Amino acid sequence: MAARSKSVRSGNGPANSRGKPTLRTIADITGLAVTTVSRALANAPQISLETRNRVRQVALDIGYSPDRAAQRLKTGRTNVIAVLLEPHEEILGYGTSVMAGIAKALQGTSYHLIVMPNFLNAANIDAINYIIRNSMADGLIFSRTEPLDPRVMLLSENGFPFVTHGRTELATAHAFVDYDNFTFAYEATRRLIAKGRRKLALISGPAGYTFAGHIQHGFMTAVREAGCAYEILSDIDLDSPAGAIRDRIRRRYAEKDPPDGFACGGEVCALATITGMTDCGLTLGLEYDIVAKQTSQLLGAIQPQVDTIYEDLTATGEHMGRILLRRIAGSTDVNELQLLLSPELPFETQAAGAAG
Amino acid sequence: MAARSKSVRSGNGPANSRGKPTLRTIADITGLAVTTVSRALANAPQISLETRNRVRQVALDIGYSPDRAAQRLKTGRTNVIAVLLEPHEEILGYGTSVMAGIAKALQGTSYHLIVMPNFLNAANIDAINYIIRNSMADGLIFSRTEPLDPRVMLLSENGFPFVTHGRTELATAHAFVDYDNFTFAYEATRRLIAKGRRKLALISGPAGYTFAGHIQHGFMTAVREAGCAYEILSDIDLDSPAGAIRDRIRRRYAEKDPPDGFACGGEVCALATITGMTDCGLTLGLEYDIVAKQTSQLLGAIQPQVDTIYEDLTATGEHMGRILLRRIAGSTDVNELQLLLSPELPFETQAAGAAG
DNA sequence: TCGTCCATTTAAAACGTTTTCATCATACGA
DNA sequence: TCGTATGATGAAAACGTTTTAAATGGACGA
Repeated sequence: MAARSKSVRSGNGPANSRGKPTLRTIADITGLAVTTVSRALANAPQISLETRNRVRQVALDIGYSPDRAAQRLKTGRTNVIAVLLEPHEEILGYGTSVMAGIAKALQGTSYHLIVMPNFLNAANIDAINYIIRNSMADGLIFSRTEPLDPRVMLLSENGFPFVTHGRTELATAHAFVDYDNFTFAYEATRRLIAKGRRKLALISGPAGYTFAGHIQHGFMTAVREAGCAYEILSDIDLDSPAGAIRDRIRRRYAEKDPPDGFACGGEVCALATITGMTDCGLTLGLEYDIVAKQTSQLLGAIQPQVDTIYEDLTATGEHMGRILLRRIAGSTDVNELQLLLSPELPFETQAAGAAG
Repeated sequence: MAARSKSVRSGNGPANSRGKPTLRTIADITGLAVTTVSRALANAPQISLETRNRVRQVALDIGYSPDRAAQRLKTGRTNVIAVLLEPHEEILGYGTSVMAGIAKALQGTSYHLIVMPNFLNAANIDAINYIIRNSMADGLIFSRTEPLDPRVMLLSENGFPFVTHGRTELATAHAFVDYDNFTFAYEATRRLIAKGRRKLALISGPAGYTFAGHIQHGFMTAVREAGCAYEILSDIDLDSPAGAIRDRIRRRYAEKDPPDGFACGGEVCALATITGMTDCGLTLGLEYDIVAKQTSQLLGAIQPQVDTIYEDLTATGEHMGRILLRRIAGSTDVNELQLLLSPELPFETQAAGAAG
């Protein structure tokens, strides 16, 4: 029983086979048991305040930090949040903006952010299966939901905590943060109409995504209310290369009754549209108008003449992070797991208003 | 000694306190020892081929995958690559492009990618200390080196494997991938001169970074060779808000002898410059020219009239990933740890040439 | 027949935690 | 004086691997 007396290891050195101090090191120094040290650091009330303070001090002095692998092995918790990064997020800083927000929410917690990029293989349901099977993370974040998203179904079935950027139309409720794309599109279209435009066109997300449907719905609602001409440029979308959009605009203009107002779901396609129209000798604000969604501050500053409606992706990320932590902590209260963000005015135009 | 005979656990079920199959599960099914199973899965030559195959088959059948935490605890290896993500990377997809490349290099290995965003606190040496102390990763990737980069020094001292995007001027060699910014700037400036421009201006990176020095050096070399007028707009840089650059350009144009050729280190500042010049009633290609570095495909397509030189960030990331793996594997051969990439022509202009 | 060697396989310890269950004073009410 | 509640600490097991050292059992040469 005396096989390991209080300080069998040499002398108080930060000894450990790998060189890092462990609970044992602190235990040896203080003369306490490993158990007690563990509890003291966890701030367990059963340990006397005096002991707790002493242990903390020693831990600080020798630069102790717990071994994540051991904690993880023992508790089964990974302290990791995974975010699925997809190809479209490569453009215009979507991914980094959202991740910045998530990181902000994770700041000060014990959680780390791990990225599972999906740039290569399209079937991202595999990535999710992988994460669940290997218990790679305690929670998951991903974007661009579909109305009947198979990823959401899979995760819900497995009871795996997750938050999506975007809603679904599935029966089982789940945690999400979404931007009110209906209102965005409705408002954008209303602005075009207010500027006197009557032949409106929409460039929106790839069909199949929930948000694209919402945008289309908002556009259609406004257009029908005003009873004006409209068209949906469905052979191009937000993910189309700028060159393709530009060409499409050019071709469209060569046909009869071209649009004089464009609602654009993103900045890139707004810029591409401008370029295409410029090619045709048309001037923004004169012969036509654009209202676009703005997610970066850059292009807003560069092309202030484009009327935009802002979506704050970093804030979105931060909300998703916070909500995921709540979900992991066990909450199932839909009220604190779902969030619909309202469109805001862009930074530059904040107080200017639309002077059509 | 018979405390645990061959199959003490009930019947071949995927039993485990947490529900996941472990080595023990396979051991019970096959009647082998845990040790043997571990070795068989590691493909150890001392285990008979027959046993190896049987074990693999069972592992596959029951969907076994090793517990990373246990492996990590035992071996001390984390199987994690960390990438430091910094504020400037939020713009224009720098971060996601590089990460996509890294992920590509990690594809098929046992390594995962974890992101340590640094959007909040400026002292990113802390993040590195944190990673080392908590042994969060087996290797590290970061960008925007300084000539005497303290991060590089810290990591080198600790013998921690890392790869930088960018060189340093430190005595101790280290792994890096860099873009030949000298040649980029030299070539860009030569192009401006070839277009007949004689009053050249440079907008480059924030002072202090190695790459900014290289760009300036390339610019100066070309400018001195040609003996033409030049200036360095040093109160703005690549990270400046587009609005600030635009204003600066406007102001500069109001003064005497304004530049007629701009070498821009990035697309954003190129666009901002165009906007500023347009404000002054000047037309690109007519009254002035720009040659810029292009890192995304988007703006190249939108503004084809801007002459650009391409830097492939995804390829950079992929190289950094590969090199880091080599470094972790123990290589210290500078030849396979350092890489200098040459400027390439942009996608669109590939065969067109400069028709000034 | 015996010892030796090789090819396989195994037992047990270890990695650094957390947690269950005990231990041990000390103080307290009776 | 005792039994017991209370407050603080400790011993040991467990998480799922990897690894060191040892065991097993034939085959083989002498």
